Amino acid sequence: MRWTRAFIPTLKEDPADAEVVSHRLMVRAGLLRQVARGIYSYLPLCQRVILKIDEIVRQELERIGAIELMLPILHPAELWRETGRWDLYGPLMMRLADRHDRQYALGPTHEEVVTDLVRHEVRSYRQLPLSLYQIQTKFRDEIRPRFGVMRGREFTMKDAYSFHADEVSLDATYGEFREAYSRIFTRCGLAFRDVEASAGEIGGDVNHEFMVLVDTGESVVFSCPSCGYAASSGRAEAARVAHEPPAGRDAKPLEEVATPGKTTVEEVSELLARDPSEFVKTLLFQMDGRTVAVLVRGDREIDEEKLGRALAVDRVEMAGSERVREVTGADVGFAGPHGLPKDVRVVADYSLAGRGNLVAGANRTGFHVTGLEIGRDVEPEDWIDAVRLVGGDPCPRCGTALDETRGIEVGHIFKLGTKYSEPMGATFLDEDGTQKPFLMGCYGLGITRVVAAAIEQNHDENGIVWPTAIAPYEVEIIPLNMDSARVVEAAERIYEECRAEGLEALLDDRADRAGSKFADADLVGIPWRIVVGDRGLESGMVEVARRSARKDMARFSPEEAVQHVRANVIRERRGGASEPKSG
RNA sequence: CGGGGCGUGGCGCAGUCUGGUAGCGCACCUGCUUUGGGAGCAGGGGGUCGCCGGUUCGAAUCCGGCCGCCCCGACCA
Repeated sequence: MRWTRAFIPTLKEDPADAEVVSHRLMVRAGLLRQVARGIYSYLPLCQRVILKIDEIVRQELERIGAIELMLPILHPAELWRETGRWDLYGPLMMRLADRHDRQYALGPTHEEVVTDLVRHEVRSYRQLPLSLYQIQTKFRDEIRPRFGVMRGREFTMKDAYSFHADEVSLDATYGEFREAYSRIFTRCGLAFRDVEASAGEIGGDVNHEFMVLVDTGESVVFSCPSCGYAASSGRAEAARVAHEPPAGRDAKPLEEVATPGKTTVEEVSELLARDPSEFVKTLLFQMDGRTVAVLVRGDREIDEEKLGRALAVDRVEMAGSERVREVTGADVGFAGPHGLPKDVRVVADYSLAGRGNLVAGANRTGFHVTGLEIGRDVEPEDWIDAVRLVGGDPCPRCGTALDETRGIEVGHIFKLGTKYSEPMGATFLDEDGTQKPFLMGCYGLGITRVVAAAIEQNHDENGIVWPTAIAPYEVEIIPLNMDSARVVEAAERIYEECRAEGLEALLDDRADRAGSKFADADLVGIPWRIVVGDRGLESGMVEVARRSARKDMARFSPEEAVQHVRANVIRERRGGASEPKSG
């Protein structure tokens, strides 16, 4: 391709509305333009990258026997009503009505649609297992789209769904997808990590996220440097310690102290000169119509996702200030665990286990209590793990201090079981002659997110450094002076030869000066570069350089240059370990 | 939705406080010179100052409303 025909609108300056590197570079290098909040046009260079990632995904999924198909984007409401998700999914789903006022959604995910297809077409266990996938645009009306393509409202996703007659088969396929994902991300040049995760809206219990570890990532990952345990923040477990009641200890009596106007742990901590870790934070939640008091150590936070899972409820909400007043008889900020109404369920987080002589709200406006003992003054119905971990917390498996890192979630795989097949009546006839609901798995991979993640991990101060396997072009030919007939002629010949050798070549045939061509070449990040100038041609030479190591420039004759690049590109095309990594 | 910020040629910004002829850099067009890391000179084109309303002799500037975009929190591939 010739640059003058390629539509690569590069920018000299950083766009004002882009914060993270990948977003900035995608806009500057002419890959991306915003149309509206969370909605983008992918320009030709970006489309080439996407197609390469698609191809890697296809190869690896075909390899494990998954079959590509295309499901509709427009989904009738009835299908979503069958699983109850028409209401559950909430405002995250883009909805619209047709001319007959029938309701539709723009598909945010496709469990209902594939399950509908399979229940109509698959009758027997003999047709199982079955893995179907598509690469398609998804729509989610995100609360806050951000970081460019990282969280868009419209984005490209590869989603796969597997159907099984039994657990053994589901487990096997789940494992195959897990391996396929590892191969895909490795080939895309990503350093990633798969971690235990929480299932969110999709459902199912066993699931893993694939995280690309970068500081700008939106997700938080905890990993154990010694035993290999790794989990995302909504899933990561705290070490569980049994609580010992105060009997053997020399416990102090429960006493009220005046703390007028001091409603936060920090304020009371300062007033009483007690460390926040000696406090009980009493948080009131509303779940399934019931009020639950959740007790957590004063210096820690509750993770609502973990809380919901620990108590097996779909939705947890903080209780409103009126409800708090009703339950505690005090203003917000003075809730304590003791003497709450009997209909309030009290649960304690393990962060409080083993703690005594605690400070808590007195359930009386303007007062707190000291000397509180769990087991004496309050008996929690359950001990649960709902705390939000922080780096340095002990590993739940081996006790080593956990590392906290940030990551971009590029893939998420789930064992769904019969969560969708059962309500939708999707059954098959098993070997023993009985109708059974399909066991299902589902496997998501954010294609456009992979593009952003790849840039986050492969760039320098001058621009993108594409891994060859997903680079928009493999080699860029730069004639330094378009007014020099022999430079142009040599560059054209090299360009033609590259193409004849099957290399994806970009010829910068713009009449610009050398400096701006180099700057754009760095920005756009094509892995190999052949520079043609009068100076070198004097002695019949051109220069070959890698984008990732510009200093290692080498001189070759034009023919040798093409062969040198070709040999390297062929080796690098498949991606993976041979790629040097930066960032 | 809560909190913070921004909206002025294609891009990046100044001008707004203190109302008075819309400006700078880059990009773009023409010509000459230049040609190995974002060239120089000369000439030129392009802006309802986000939108609607108000105040005023006069509004980019003051007031009110609306819209859009970015950042921080809950959501997720």
